Amino acid sequence: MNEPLSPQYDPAAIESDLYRWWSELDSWRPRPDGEHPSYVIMLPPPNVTDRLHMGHGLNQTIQDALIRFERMRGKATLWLPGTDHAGIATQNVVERMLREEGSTRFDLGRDRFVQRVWDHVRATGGTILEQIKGLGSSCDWSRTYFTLDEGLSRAVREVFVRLYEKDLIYRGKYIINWCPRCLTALSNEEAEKTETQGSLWRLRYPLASGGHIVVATTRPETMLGDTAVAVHPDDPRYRDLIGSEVILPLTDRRIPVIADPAVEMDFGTGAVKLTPAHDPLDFEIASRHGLPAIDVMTDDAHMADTAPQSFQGLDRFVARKRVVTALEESGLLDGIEAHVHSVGQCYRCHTVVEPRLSEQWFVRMAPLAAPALEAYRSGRLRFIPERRGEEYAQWMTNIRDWCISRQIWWGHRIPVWYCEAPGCGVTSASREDLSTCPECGGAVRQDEDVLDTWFSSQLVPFSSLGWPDESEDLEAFYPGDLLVTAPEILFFWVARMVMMGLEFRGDIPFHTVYLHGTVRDTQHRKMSKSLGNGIDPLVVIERYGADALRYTMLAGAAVGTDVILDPDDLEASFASGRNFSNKLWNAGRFILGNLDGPVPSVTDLRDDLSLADRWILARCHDTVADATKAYERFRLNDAVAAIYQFLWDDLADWYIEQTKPRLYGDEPGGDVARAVLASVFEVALRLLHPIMPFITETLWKRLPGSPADATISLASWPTVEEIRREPTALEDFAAVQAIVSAIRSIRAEYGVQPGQMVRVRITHGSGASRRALEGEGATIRRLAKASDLETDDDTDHRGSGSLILQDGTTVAVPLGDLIDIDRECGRLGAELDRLAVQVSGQEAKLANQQFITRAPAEVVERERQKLESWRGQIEVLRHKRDQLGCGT
RNA sequence: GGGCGAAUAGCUCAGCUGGUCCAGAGCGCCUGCCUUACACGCAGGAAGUCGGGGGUUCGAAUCCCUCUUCGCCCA
Repeated sequence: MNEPLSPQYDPAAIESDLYRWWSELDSWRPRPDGEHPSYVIMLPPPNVTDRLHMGHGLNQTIQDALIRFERMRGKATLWLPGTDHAGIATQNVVERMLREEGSTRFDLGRDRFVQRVWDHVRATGGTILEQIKGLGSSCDWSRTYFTLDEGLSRAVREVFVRLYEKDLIYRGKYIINWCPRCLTALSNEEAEKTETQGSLWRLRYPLASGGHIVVATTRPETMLGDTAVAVHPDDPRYRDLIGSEVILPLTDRRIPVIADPAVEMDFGTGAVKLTPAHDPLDFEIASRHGLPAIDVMTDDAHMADTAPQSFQGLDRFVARKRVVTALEESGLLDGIEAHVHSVGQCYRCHTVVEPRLSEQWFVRMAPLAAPALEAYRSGRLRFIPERRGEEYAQWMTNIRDWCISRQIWWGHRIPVWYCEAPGCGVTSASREDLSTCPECGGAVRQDEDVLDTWFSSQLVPFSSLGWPDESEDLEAFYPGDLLVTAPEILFFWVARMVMMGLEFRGDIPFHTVYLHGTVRDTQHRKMSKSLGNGIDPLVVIERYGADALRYTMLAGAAVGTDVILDPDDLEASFASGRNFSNKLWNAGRFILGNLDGPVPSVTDLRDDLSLADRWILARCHDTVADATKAYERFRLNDAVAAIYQFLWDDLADWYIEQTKPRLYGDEPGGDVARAVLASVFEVALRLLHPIMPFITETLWKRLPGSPADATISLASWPTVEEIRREPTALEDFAAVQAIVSAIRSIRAEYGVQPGQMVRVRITHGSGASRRALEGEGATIRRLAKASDLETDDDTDHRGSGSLILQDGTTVAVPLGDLIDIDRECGRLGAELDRLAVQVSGQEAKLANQQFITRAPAEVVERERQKLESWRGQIEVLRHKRDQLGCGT
């Protein structure tokens, strides 16, 4: 484990071995001991046949960072993984395979087809979970579930039967969303509405009594199934026509004109055709009026034999054209206008959904939604970002019943049996398979359909823990704590889990729902397979490392915002993560290389600490505080930024540079430097570990004193109490930095050769800058390449380049002939102008009585000090200009 | 049609409860450096009327109104 580190970090060389080692440690499996509080995250189960994409990358990284954080804080953490059988999607995959073999599921029959899907799932189903491991996810793999497992299937039956017995599940004939390609019903959530450019056709329907009435429709082909024309009862245009009859064109039917308040007077012509079998609103109106419904289409959306013969067998969109043409030829087309409306599409195959009258199973949602809404209103359930809570509440408030039956074969078959005995006809929902009717003992037939996949997914917070048995796991880990997922499945999954948790466990399954953004390309399009704008996380891991991918995800994902990545330029997105990894690696290489002997503890050296030591300790203290707070608030981008700044800007750029003379033996205090370096670096590794687990573990294990089998993932979370913080050290070392930067800036301005030493004079020094010179004069000289550093109160500025710091301290570098007096005068003049503007603005502000009286005293005082400081700077600048002999 | 969000440097984005993070970060760009941890680096720079307009306030990137553009959700 302690071979020399290569100068360049090579993630591929360590990641997979390290993951294997973690797995062997088996430290991600919580052992409930009743002592440590638990912290539970449910992994949104990916589709069993899915492949890893960037959306998973983002989702996984957030969860892993948070679960690792809580684990290090001593919680009994459970991150529970599993996969989802994904009914329609998985069935589609296998049906496509069959089609390539020239076969269909109907050729195979139900049993052989389901067997075929199982074969496919067994062969390829573990892939996504293996890919997730490449990201470093610290799930408890020993508890991995699949929604079709025996136990989870038992939970599905239990829930179905109990809801059925409470009359919360019912069967009925209603308009549902039908996918004519998948040949199944869909829930409202699965029918995605998209704004579509269509047309509004105005059709002339002849009245039996003569004349005609004009109706407007976006779907002319459905007119073949019209059973009425409806108008608003208060509409003066049509009041006289109510009760009269229309002769439906292209058919031989006569249909009534009825009045119903649901008709919108302002839309179209104010008269609508009613097609109860193909439109939800029409169905509602028709039900109120006892009108018949005529389904004019087949399962695959061709015109059925209920349509006039000349249209039978036509695809619905072909039929649309034919109907329009036929009406036009008969002079019954009144007009066409462009019309944008929203059209439902199947979320799996994007086929236009057909609203269709059909007998399906539904869950009665209102009684379940009431407590779920209350959980949010009372504050027990919270959303991040907060505004998502209102979406949840709105959906819960306007909730509609949920169509749960699917006309496919892959999934949980509906546990309902129908008695076929004449005269009995009993319907039984049962936990056990039935072979005879419990009422009459007659033959029974099981319902052919399966349940919506989300019916089982909504149960995983407890079904994955052994429910309906009262298992130990259930006792220890329900309710859980956090759910991290994409906003798209807020209604599909999150809301339903809350309802089920309350109904079957009496408590919400988690108290916090973190809805992160979506991964998009630079045109803000969602990354997707069909658009071909995706980024393969495995390629990113291979090229840049899992830590770099995680860094990019977290640095870019402020709470609730989307992550934009460029699929054509991986370098632009992931280089900074790789660079940071490499920087950390080399800082570690440097520090570890200097820790060969025994390293004393910082607390034993309290009295020997230099200003720089006390400064980096104080910075470390603040970073622990800031990063911890950021993790707690789910502001992972802030945590990333705080740790990045500490490691790169403070530790690598300043502190490590400062310690070199001590470490190389040129100056005394090597042991102190080693102790401080080891201490703050170790703390920083722990802070960073949830974000970049691989590299932090690798470096941490090499620190002196790490036991061979110890893992940073179980190390305790750093606390501020461990680290000394001296506020004056922060201020004083900031002065060191300001002086060094000023000298470097002057050197660059005048093109001083990098190796050339310069003399430096500091005048008008503030308290902090005096202490900086006293405590770290040598550091300043070395980092700024200054041969000597003088302090006096009246330097002759002729022949010097100089800068004035915020606190009025003047840094002058005598450069003799290199100095261009005109140029220097110009610079001073520009600076004076800038200050003059600031001062006059500030004077106005402080002269304003309103400001003095209304603003808080400390704000006023702060502004006064600002003014003083600027006036002081002006004084110094004028003095300099006089010395240089600049013109006014 | 209803609701919500976003617009800040060339690009991707931070900026939380108005006043010390008040204009920031990373990437890109310019100049100079292979200074033995790191060129995936070091040092120094340039770069933004905080989408337009109005208002509230002593004070607005931050709060309100409005317009423009883009995105999302529900009907």
